[in-house]
Amino acid sequence: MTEDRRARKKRETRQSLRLAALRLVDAHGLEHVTVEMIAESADVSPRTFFNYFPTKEDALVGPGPEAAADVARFCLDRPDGEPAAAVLRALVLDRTAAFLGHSEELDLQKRVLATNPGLYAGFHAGFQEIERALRLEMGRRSGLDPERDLYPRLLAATGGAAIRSAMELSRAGDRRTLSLIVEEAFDLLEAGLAAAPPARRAAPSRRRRTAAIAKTA
Amino acid sequence: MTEDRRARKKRETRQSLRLAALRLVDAHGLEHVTVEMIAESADVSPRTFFNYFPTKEDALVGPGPEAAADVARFCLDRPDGEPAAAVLRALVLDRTAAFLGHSEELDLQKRVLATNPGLYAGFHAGFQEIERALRLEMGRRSGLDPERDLYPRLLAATGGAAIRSAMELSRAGDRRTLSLIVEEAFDLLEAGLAAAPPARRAAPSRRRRTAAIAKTA
DNA sequence: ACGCAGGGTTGCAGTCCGTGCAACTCTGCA
DNA sequence: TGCAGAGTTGCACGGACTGCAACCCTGCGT
Repeated sequence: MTEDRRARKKRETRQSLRLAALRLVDAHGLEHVTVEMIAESADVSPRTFFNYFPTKEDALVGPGPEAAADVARFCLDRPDGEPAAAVLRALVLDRTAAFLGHSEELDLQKRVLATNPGLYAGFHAGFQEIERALRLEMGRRSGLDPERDLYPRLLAATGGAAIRSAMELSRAGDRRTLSLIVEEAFDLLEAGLAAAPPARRAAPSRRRRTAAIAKTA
Repeated sequence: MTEDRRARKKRETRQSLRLAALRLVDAHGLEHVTVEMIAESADVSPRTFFNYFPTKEDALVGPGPEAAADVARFCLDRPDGEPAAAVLRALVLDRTAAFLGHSEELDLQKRVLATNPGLYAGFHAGFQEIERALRLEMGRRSGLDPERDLYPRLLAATGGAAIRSAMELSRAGDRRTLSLIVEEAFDLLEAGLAAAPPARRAAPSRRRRTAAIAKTA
């Protein structure tokens, strides 16, 4: 009984509210959708909405309650000796792939985000909660203190930066798949920040390089 | 006449509001300060407050209107051949040092941030606007397209991640100066993400290392 | 000196968000 | 069958934020 009736109902209501919010905003635009409408459409009282989400935006782009736990679980499942940076790469790729999937919720969320860039702030803010779980794991893997050492923190934050950059680039018109872009990002990060990829017009270097596929004339 | 009477008054009012907001929040706590009080204390109407800041939080932690321009200027002043990553490092250090300075505004802001961690979200959100300016410069320096290439984006985002990590670590109790922590962050980033510093108990490696100063037993 | 134009400020009225509280209902259990 | 605790709801309230229209004031041309 991992989930009794109560818990199930709660989860359903939450999901119901989230979907209602996404559908309405997708249809009418963020500013024309009120919490009242969302609650109405999910068939609960407006007051109840706030028992589930602290703000309207959270219903749209907040991390699910499982997010942090998912991350932790993923890390735990990785081979024991694997270094922190490798786990991070795998994790980010995994999350990215998940985001690339299809479902009504995901598709709506992508459209809503695209239509309403202002929501990206809240979306990324949600990462922070996840970064905390991540930081702990990065500490464990690297034998450092997740609280007092810089490296685990920096790894976690950099993971977020990589995702963000990849998503923005994708939004800016890069037609490659998100996963590919993320791979490039990690190639760059692992090569070291100072190692710039060759400039646009330069001949491709002799190393295999996921990067720098010209898509301009 | 880079600044006529009108412009000066406007700047003054803005600053006045910001200071009033910081002082009041520092004294009474974020939740007990209303826009009305802030306006009152700055001697303008509440309505006017919103002509200057879109939200209460913006008055406290929003980036000044000069921020992006400052960043651009700093980059322009750097020697011409200097690679993007080096400029980034210098820039971040410079901003950090600026943040470390003293003035009523800065001190209040630091205290207010410390007392009220919820504001960090908005504070970091302000970076995004700055990252845009930064991205352009990073593109120029690396001969890449700031819009279509990943590297400039990643650099800019990573700069933000470095600052954030450093600030969090400092907040978590690291007694070193912020600038020092930032240096360590860039050392790590330039060495490449995969190059983990030695674990806690290992003997210090033979390289000079800004990092890993144990402060636990 | 006068008046005009445009930018800045204000008050007003209104909408919606978000919260504390107390009453109610429902579920699971003894 | 009754009880305890979790979840839901209504109510009332304070405060954020916005659009609008009127006002004021500064700089400028005549």
